Amino acid sequence: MAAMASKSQRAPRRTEALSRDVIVQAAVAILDAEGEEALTLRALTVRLATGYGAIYHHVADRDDLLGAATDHVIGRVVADTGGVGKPREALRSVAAGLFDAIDAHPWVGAQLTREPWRPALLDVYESVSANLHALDVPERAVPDSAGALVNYILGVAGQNAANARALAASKMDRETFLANVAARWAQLDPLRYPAMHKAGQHLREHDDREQFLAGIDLILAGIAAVNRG
Amino acid sequence: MAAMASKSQRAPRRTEALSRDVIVQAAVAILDAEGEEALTLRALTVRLATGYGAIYHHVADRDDLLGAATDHVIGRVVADTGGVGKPREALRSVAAGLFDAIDAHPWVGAQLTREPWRPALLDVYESVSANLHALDVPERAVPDSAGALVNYILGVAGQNAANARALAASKMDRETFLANVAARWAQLDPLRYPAMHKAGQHLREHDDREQFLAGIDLILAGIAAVNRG
DNA sequence: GCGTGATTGGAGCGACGATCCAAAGCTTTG
DNA sequence: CAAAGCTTTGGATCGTCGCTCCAATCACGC
Repeated sequence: MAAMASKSQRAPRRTEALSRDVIVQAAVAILDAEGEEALTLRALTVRLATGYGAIYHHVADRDDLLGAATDHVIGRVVADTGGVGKPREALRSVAAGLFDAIDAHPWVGAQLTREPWRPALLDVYESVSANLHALDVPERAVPDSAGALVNYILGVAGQNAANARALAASKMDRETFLANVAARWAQLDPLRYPAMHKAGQHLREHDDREQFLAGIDLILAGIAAVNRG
Repeated sequence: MAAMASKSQRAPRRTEALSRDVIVQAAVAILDAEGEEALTLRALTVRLATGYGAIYHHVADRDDLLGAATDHVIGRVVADTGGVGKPREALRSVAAGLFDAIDAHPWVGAQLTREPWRPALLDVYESVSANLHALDVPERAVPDSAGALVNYILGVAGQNAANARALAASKMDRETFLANVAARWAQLDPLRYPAMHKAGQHLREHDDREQFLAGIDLILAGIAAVNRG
């Protein structure tokens, strides 16, 4: 025991190499498991069994890491769904793919609305524009139309993220949480808030994904209508 | 000088009474002047010449304060613009009013996407629903249609907030900032990003407010088209 | 085997949101 | 007018956060 470690001994160096990718994946894991605010540098050092310095050597700062995690999740979606099938179907599948990705990783929704110039979203915008072009939308109408679609998608993304945060904060399961929201809406004054009051009664039959896609169809119909006459 | 204050003397009590409203107004002033991250408890105590305890006596926590500030700004908009004129004009003026408010107070956009169940937004949803009803949209189609409009508005709100943050962070004036963005887009590979490349060349002729209203019209046209058959 | 540069671990810093409590006013009693 | 009790206030203090900094460690070329 003569060679016993003194109390100020430093932890041994890690065996597997650290890399930006490993860090990003660990960040995604934490974000998926515990939400955005759980992604602290300290949590990362614990999970990766390393120190602050090692992480900051590969990553500029927390925002850089959040951005990289967002690109990591969104990146594949557009590539997988953007160019297949007829333009209209391609548009719907890009939108649906984004919805599903954001539904599975709600923090992505918040991050997309915070930094909408991420490369991932750039690809989305490009894919939407190309498919609108293929739909014979006049060239000068493409930017506004693509903007409307992307902004709508971003709005839904933000809503989803907010709902997921509220659900996590409430510590209820999804069912009782929705029941609570419905009850609160139903209690609103039916005279002052008729639409919300009614929505509270019909929340059971509500499917976020279907409503999202209905909105996409609505906007596509509007694009068609505006350019027809 | 015998009664000179000892060094541990407490500052005199403020003369004008503190209140939730005074605090909210101070918060709005800070947010407008320096952005969301500048609203710290410390900054508030300095501006109001008071301490932490006084503020926390009137306000639950920072989120409560941000929410109250948001309601304070958004509250009037719906009341001022919701019920006047024909339904279609009323819808456009609500949307435009929201856009202008968010444009003047970009942090509101971020806050709306973070907490979309704020009472202020509830009024928006209600006003939109009522005007859609007045436009003879079938009752069962109202929720999806209103959702599309509100989500679109929220998406634009988030974008505006993000742009304002980026503009403030860059410390350029609006003109050169836009020129920089345009230049970066124009440098994108025209083969891989044809739409963004082109957008970079035409950013000069771009008006956010007009594009926003064009999106509203697009969605309204879609609502009309879908319900026509 | 010996430097040299890339990589790593962790102590420490300043700022933050939030809590807590005693001081200071205000209002109600007798 | 005075004492008691409730409301409001100021600021010390706590724990946590993102981030900086530097010494320790390793991989590798010579």
